[in-house]
Order: sequence, then C-alpha cells, then structure tokens
Amino acid sequence: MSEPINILLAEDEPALGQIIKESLETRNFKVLLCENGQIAYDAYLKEKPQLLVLDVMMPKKDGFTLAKEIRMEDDTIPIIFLTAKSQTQDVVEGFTIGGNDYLKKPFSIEELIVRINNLLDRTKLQKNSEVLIIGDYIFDFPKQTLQFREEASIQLTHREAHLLFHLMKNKNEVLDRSLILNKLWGTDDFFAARSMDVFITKLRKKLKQDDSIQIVNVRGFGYKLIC
Amino acid sequence: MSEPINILLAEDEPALGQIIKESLETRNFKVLLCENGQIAYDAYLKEKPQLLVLDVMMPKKDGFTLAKEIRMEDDTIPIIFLTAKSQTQDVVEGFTIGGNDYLKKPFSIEELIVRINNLLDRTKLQKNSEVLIIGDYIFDFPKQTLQFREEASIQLTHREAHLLFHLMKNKNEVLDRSLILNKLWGTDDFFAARSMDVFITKLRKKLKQDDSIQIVNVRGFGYKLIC
DNA sequence: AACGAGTGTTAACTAGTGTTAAGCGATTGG
DNA sequence: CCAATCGCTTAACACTAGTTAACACTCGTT
Repeated sequence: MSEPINILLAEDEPALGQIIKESLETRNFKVLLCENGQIAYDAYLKEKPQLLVLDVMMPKKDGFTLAKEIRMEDDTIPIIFLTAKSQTQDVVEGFTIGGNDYLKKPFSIEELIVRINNLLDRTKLQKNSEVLIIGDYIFDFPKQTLQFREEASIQLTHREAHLLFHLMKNKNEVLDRSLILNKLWGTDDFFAARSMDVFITKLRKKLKQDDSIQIVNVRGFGYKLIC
Repeated sequence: MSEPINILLAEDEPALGQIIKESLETRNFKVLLCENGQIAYDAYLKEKPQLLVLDVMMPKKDGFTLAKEIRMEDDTIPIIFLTAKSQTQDVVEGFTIGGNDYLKKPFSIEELIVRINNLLDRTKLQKNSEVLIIGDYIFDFPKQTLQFREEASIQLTHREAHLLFHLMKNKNEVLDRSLILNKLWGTDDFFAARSMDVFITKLRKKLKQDDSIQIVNVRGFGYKLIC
C-alpha cells in the first residue's frame, strides 16, 4: 500500500468534523482537523497537506478567504469547500477555481470520497509534463512557445506564457482574476487588471486558429479556458 | 440485478402507505415510508433517495411545501405527487415542475410504477452531457455558445447560459420561478425577478430562429421550455 | 552614449453585461 | 367589466471587460 494522503479538514462544528475525520481515516487518509480558518492556515504552513477540505462558514476566518491565502502559497493544491445550502450558485462557482470543488451540506461521506479521489487524480495528471496540448496547439511552457499543427512555433513572452500556463492548469474551470493578478503581478489593483486584460486579448489572438479553444470571461470572477 | 432504487414515500394515511410500500418492494424498490412532511424532510436529508412520492394533503407539512424545500437542495430529483381529486387541475400542473409528475387518487399501483420508471429514465438521460440539443440549436454550456444549424455560434453571457441550462434540464416541464431565482440570484425579491424577466426576453430573442422552441410562462409558477 | 528590438504598462476609447426603471400588455378573480 | 396582479419589453444606467496605441523601461549591440 502506498503512503496515506494527508488531508487538512477545517470544520468548526466539532461533531461533524469528527465524523468526517473518522470516516476518512477508515479509508486510509490521514486527517488533520482544525476548528477554524486561522488555525487551519497555520496548520497548512506546518504540515503542507496534499488536499484541503474547508467549511465555508467558520469563525475567525471563512473558507473562501482561507483558500485565497493558501492559493498564494500553492496554486495547485486541490480544495473542496463544504457549503451551506444558502450559498448562491454564482458565488460558489466563482470559487470553484484552480482544482477546487464544492459539496453542499448535507452530503454523504461517499460523495466526499468520490470528489477527493477525482481531484487527486486530476492533479496527479497535471504535474508530469510542462509541455501541454491545447486543442490543435502544442504549448511548451519552459521554451515559451506555441505551435499550431505543423506550422512554425510562435514565441510567447514571459507574461503570456505564465498566464496561459495558469489557464491551462485550470482548463475548463474558472480561474480567479484576483488570484492570478496577485500571483503574476503581485497586486490586483486597477492597473494590473487593465494589463491583464491586454494579455488576455493577446492570448486570444494567438489561440484563434483553433476555434474550439476559447477564453471565456465569467463576469466578476475570472476566466475559463475551454478546450 | 442492479442496485435497488431508493424511494421516499410520504403518506399520512397508514393503511394506504403500507400498501404502496409493500407493492413497490415486490418490484425491487427500497421504500422508506414517512407519515408526514416534516418527518419526510428529515428522512430526505439523511437518506438521499433517488425519487420521492409525496402525498399532497398531509399534516405538519404538505407535499407541495415539502417539494419546494427539497428542490432547494436538489433540483433534479424526480417527484411524484399523490393528489386528491379535489385538487384543481391548475395548481397541480403548476407544481409539475422539474422532473415532477402527479397521480390522482385513487390510482392503481401499476400506474404508479409506470410513472416511476418514466421519471427515472428521463433523469438518467439528462445527466450525461453538457452539450445540449435544443431543436435546431446546439447549446454548449461550458463554452456558453448557441449555434443555429450551420451558422456561426452566438456567444451567451454567463447568466444567459445558466438560465438556459436550467430550462433545458427541465425541458417540457415547469421550472419554478423562485427556485431558479434563489439558485442563480441568491434571492427571489422584486428586483431579481425583474432581472430574470429581462433574461427570459433575451433568451427568447436568441432562440426565435427555431419557432418550435418556446419559453412558455406558467403564471404564478415559472417557465416551461418547449422543444 | 546612442540605438533599436523586445516587453510590459498606462491611457483612452469602445464594447459588453447585468440591474433598475418605467410603461405597456395579458390574465385572473371579483 | 374592472381592478389587481403578474409578466413582457425597451431603454437608461453603472460597472466590468476588451482593444488599440502610445509610452516607458530593459537589455544587448554598436
């Protein structure tokens, strides 16, 4: 048997937290239970788990805020949010970013296990190669080149390559605007946002030869690379 | 033989409830009988059945109210209402929303079985694809595009795509107004409702090339996408 | 130092999206 | 038939995103 997967579980309701923890442990996961977002962040820094399960509604620091902070450190770690039924579709969707998923309370443990395994599978696949296939393009991230079918490669700039790389890592999911701004520009102020607009335009131009590829805007949240 | 289907049956009259339960169990369904709407709701949360059979007239919580609450959690679960003959046609029809059906008392067990199987088939078909055929249109939900025959695709906005997606998931059935408002807008207040009106208008415009498609209003309840 | 190519930012303008408002039309119950 | 309610449509508005071009900076070359 392989190494157990480390999971960080942030859930303020002790009874529920304990049930989830024990259920996951019977499935051979190692679970670290934290009772609020603040504690969870410190635990994250110390333990570096492979996956996070975060309750959205928590005292001290809510799950979304916590996720944003952790995403600054690591933008590939899979996160599953536990949401109350009152959360609206749009908000939850906006946060379903970068290897995230969500589960509405109440849920069955089986549902949770399925999502955990899905996310772990997905992230495993991503890690291997730095040469990515986008529709009819081949994107070589280290070389910063983009090749359409058998045509000559186009050189991408540093910014273009990084932006595309992040879009690719979250393909078919919404990539959060402010997340990527903080990651690549170090700020999400007005000017950085305008600058990003420009790069989105540039990428769209360079990707338009295959019209099955689209960078779709999700108003208020970010972009989704469809391919 | 495959897994038995879990059915939640809410029926306040013990004798009738028991008959239905036993009849369904001989057909290899698993039936959980609840004696009122309140108990049924708790049982729903705990058991997550695949289909609901709800008596409309029940003490504590009637079938329609119960259905509305459950629809907040899950807008795809099939529901069959058992109605007294005194229920007016209109009210019953209004609640025949999102994978719902109804059966007038008295009914034969065979009628009930037929409806159960119909609804289960229908929901199974829907689940798979995110690219949907609407008459002569192809609706690609992830790409947020709508293509009429061989013409160029029209780009839909985020809201338009979501609204259309929900209409499609419940095509030829009534989609409840407040349900969709809560789901997409997070509230069903006056302004959200006006906003939704606008989007219905927009979708109607974009779908008018195929006049076999219609978004029909059901006054007081919601909309039905006919195609 | 002066030049030029390449890269990214700032600016100005244009376009798109969703909400609010207002007036009109349709349906229903009394 | 009238009044009340609900739905439809258009347009104005505020906000967000997209596009283009000018500008500024860096870096290597002359």
